[in-house]
Amino acid sequence: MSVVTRFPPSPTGDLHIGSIRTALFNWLYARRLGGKFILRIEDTDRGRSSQQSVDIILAGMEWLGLDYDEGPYYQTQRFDRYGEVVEQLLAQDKAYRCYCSKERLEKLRADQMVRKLKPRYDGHCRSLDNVPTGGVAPVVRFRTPLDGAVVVADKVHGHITTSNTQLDDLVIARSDGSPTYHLTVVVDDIDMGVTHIIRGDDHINNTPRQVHILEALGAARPIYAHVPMINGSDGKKLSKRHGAVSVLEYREQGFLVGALTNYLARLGWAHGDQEIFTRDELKNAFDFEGLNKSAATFDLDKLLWLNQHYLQNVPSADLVAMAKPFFEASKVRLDDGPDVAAAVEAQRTRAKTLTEIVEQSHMFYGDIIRDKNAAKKHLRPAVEPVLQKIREKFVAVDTWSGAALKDIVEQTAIEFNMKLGKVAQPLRVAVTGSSASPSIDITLELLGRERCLERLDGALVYIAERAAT
RNA sequence: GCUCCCUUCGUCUAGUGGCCUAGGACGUCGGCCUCUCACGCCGAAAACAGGGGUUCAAGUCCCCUAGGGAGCGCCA
Repeated sequence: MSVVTRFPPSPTGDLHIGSIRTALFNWLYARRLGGKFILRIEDTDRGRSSQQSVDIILAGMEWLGLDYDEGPYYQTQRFDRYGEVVEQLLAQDKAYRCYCSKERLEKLRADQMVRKLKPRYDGHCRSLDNVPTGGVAPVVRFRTPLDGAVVVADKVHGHITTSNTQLDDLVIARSDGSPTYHLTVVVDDIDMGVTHIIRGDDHINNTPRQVHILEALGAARPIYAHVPMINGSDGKKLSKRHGAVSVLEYREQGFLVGALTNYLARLGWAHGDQEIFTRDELKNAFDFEGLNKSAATFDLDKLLWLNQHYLQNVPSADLVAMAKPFFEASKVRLDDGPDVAAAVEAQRTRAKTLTEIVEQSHMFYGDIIRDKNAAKKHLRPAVEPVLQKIREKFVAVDTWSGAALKDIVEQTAIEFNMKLGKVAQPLRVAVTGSSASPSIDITLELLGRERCLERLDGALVYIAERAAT
């Protein structure tokens, strides 16, 4: 039997980092076994669904490289099919029309709550002989067995038993005829031949209901694997107040696909002590055995660490290609400065995201903002002759190369009988405005002679003004 | 309230009855390297929720308690 998995998001907002992780698991599983991965848009809730959300889903899948073999299917395009199934169930008496008013249902629920009972539909319309008058448009309810129990074999939780007395007759078609979630998933999974359902464990409680529908339709059961949820740092459901929750935000913030997927895969799943996985390794290693049962807390620090790791290890050309759009989106003038590739190379070990690479490279392209504390500490009158001397040498040097510049800085330190750091650091602050930058020779080289001289002059003015007050 | 699920360092996790004086990773702290910031390297602190069993032996099996989460919609 070949494997078929699926990712069924509802287009009602952002593409949540938690749902994309289950998508990843489904994709990984299908890919490892040479199966099929299906994308299905669950848009039956027309009021909340939007094309914009669909676009976000599609863009997110593409960015993450989660390609699908079928789909996207849209449930709104399958209403005829659902209607057919509802009729079939009705004809077989496995479902029935319910004419209960919303008021009656609400009262029922309220009563059950005060009696400390689990709120359930009471089966009022289960065996109606004739259509009640009053003109209430009926819904269709599924006839759930009154007794017995369902046992669901789950790949991560083992056997989960649910007594049918805990379940009630759920609505499978609304009064306007549209199908509800439980019906559509089951029908779709059957029709699309889904063999493995990997989803969040918030669906554990839904599974027995779906199994009943599945069996009423005479279909074979798929294999279930309910994966733990991802929580925010306070242990609560991951939401916006914990930071970025939408996949595309991570892209905008300069995270690499490899890092994000690597991180997500390791939340709720492990393969021994391995932390770093290439996509192929992930594909080959992913299995249900490694899945965890308990919810995981999203840890941005670890994601950042992984991202930095990837930043350091991807081939230069790839990194540059990934960084370019970020440079272009920033306001700097790329034509007035070093080649982007050189800037990226200079920054890659000291940045955690692509956006940081760009921010730290601003000094190569635009004006600098002099860090007050750094200036105060390093641009003292005492270094004025040193910077003056370096300036002269900068003017005179033939080739503006890192090696030559390094030589100048070192020689100057010797001339003034100073430690290298005492010379390099003020120089750094002078030409970059900040006390942190790539090594001084590379920084100078990328800045270029003209810019270095300009900024050196600016720093000398600063020192002069400072001495005057 | 009812039902179901979950519980190893702050966090992600290894662990499938003896190899566990509980391992790895992030983070934190200390050190080395060093022109700064990083990278890298070395080291430290840090956990089996609690209580009962079962067993020669329990983080690992069972039960209870506590805590957390989810579901209980004409949402998905």
